[in-house]
Amino acid sequence: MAEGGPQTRRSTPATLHDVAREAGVSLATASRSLNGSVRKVNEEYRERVLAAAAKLGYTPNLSAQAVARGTSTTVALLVADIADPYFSSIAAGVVGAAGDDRLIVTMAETKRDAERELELVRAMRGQRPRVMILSGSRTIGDPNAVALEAELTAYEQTGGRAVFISESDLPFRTLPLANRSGARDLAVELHGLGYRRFAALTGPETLRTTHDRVAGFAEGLASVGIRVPDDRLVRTAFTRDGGYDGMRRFIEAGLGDTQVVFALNDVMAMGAMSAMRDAGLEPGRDLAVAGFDDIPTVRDVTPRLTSVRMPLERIGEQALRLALDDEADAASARAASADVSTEVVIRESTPRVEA
Amino acid sequence: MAEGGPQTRRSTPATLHDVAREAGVSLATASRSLNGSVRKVNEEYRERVLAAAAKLGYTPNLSAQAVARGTSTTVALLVADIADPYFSSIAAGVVGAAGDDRLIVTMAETKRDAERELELVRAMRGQRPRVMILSGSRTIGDPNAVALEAELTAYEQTGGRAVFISESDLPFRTLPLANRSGARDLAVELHGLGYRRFAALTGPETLRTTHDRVAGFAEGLASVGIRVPDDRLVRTAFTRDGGYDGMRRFIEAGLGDTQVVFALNDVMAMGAMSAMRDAGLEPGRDLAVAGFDDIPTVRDVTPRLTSVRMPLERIGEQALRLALDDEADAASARAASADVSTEVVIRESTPRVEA
DNA sequence: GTCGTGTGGGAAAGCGCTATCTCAGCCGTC
DNA sequence: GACGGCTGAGATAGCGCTTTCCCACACGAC
Repeated sequence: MAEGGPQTRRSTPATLHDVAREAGVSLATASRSLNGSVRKVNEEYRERVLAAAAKLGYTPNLSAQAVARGTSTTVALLVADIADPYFSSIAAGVVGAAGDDRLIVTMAETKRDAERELELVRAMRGQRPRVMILSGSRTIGDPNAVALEAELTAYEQTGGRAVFISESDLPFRTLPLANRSGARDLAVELHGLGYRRFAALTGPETLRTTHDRVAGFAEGLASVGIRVPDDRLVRTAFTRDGGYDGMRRFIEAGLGDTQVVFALNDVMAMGAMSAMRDAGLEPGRDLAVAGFDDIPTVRDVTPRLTSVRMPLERIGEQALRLALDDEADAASARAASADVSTEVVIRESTPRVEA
Repeated sequence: MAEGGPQTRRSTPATLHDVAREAGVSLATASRSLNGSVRKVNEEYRERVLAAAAKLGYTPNLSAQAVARGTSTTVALLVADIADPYFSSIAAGVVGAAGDDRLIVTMAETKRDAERELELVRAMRGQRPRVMILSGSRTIGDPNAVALEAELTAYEQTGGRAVFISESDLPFRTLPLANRSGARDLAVELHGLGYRRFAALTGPETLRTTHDRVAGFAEGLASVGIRVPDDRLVRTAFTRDGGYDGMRRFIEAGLGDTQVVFALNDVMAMGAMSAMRDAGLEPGRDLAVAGFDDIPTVRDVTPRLTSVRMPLERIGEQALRLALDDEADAASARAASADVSTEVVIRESTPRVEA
């Protein structure tokens, strides 16, 4: 095991004080030279300071800066599940956009647990982040909502900015996602392909995203005079394994004359397709499948999965923009939202139905 | 657009000072009550402080604590690509383990650019993180390696701890991944299934991971007296699109009598399978395919992909443990490494070859 | 020559904490 | 009953920075 090379003495990082001494200037001048304050500083001094900083390998202590300035450069990001491609794509967008603004992002994982989410929000508040972005797992009728709102309100009153990705009832900025209209569009397109008998693999009914996608899908079908029978709405977990399990149960209970099943997100759809195969059914041929989100891998499964594209990285970026925008109004929210609109992508998993 | 509810006046977060005043005790007592120092504090006082803190919604300012204590509770994590399932799984592991220790993790993305990585390391040093974990894109003969080593050495000399995931030449703690032996095992197993003529889709030759996996694969084949002809080593990018493109080129150039292609990681394998299909070839039947990493989605593609399982979340956890361990020695590194050993998982994409 | 008026460096007062130090108050001891 | 030793609360000196505030100096105007 390498142990950090030759046993050079352990020291403390160079401080601004060291730099100032090295450059033969005052602390104030050093500070001004290195961070570009309003005040001008003599070019010669400035160069001396920069040289000294380079020589000493000085890096400003961000914590100290945050304390002195009273504002941090941190963005706190809360997601349900980091390893889920949906969230990791959003995270990539947030991190990318944050980098452009020289902001640092800290991440935590709620594991889809409202209790835990609340604790994490509280803990993250300690970082005094400039922005907090909450993504995933808004639920309807969440008993923790009151506490969460209180926590976030307190946070905003002390200068922070909370932003939700996707709908929330809470009075904070929200980047609305086109869950409802995307699902509606999907329903209409599927109908256009000749499908008439639908089923859906849905998440917990309290999950906001579930609700919106199911409602949108139902709306779309209603617009063409179709209704999904209740017994073809399979409730399961909002994950790959949930999709697998839901489909397995659905097959066991009897598919009836179902032509296509709408899995509420792509990872569920992928699990569902595996369940079909394990039951001897060929997705796309024996039963069509559609997903939602259009995560990258759906191009590489067989049959390629029909889905509703959400520009996930874009969503992450826009969420941060929305948070940072000092005076975001309805118009800018609408603009941001337009920038993250959805698009139905028909692929082989939902072939045109022969008449 | 919701604007933070009723226009309550914006204030600053409650400070320890406020709590102390509210509780009628000194700053010192408040601090001691809230963070459990060595010193005991009268139970009655302690309760008063806790009550005051709760009443005021106090959260300790982590930056201030870091400054005062001289040590932060931050873990800095550097990955090549957050949205890549390989890295997002590792990240999930790190974040999970960090949470157990009440550490905060900050993330940044190198985008596989050594220059950028160096800059990021420098920038992250400003956070004075307790630990820095670097994952992905170690390259051989990297001209930035010297600068990176200098930067990290300086970092460690000032009390930090740098850890690399996967091999590195640099003199820092490293969680070795079984890239070489995993690939070797895979080669042997494939041979056992009857395969004799191999090709590989590899990454940039300077990429350490590429090197190790290719070398291991070659070793495994050599052990059964087989050699991969140079013209069947297709060099491409280490991404899904790289896999697609490499396979497309390979097919165009003529597969020859190749029986199986080893894609150096799963996302490449998935891209490669799509390229095969687009060229009218059926993976597993016309040409077998194997990947590496065993990311979750390979269970859901068709045919299911043969791969080498790396416990990615585990790897993230172990990397953090290794960093935090005050006196990690060769033995503990070996233990950590053993905990993240690989396993070949044969699936349908590499059916037994009929004699 | 005197007085504004800039200009820009340096001293120093914080920022919100922690940890050292000081010092009452209390117990036990001979 | 005076004193040492302990306990634990409070005052305070930092931590590494930023940002006032002060002031010396130079310049132009009258």
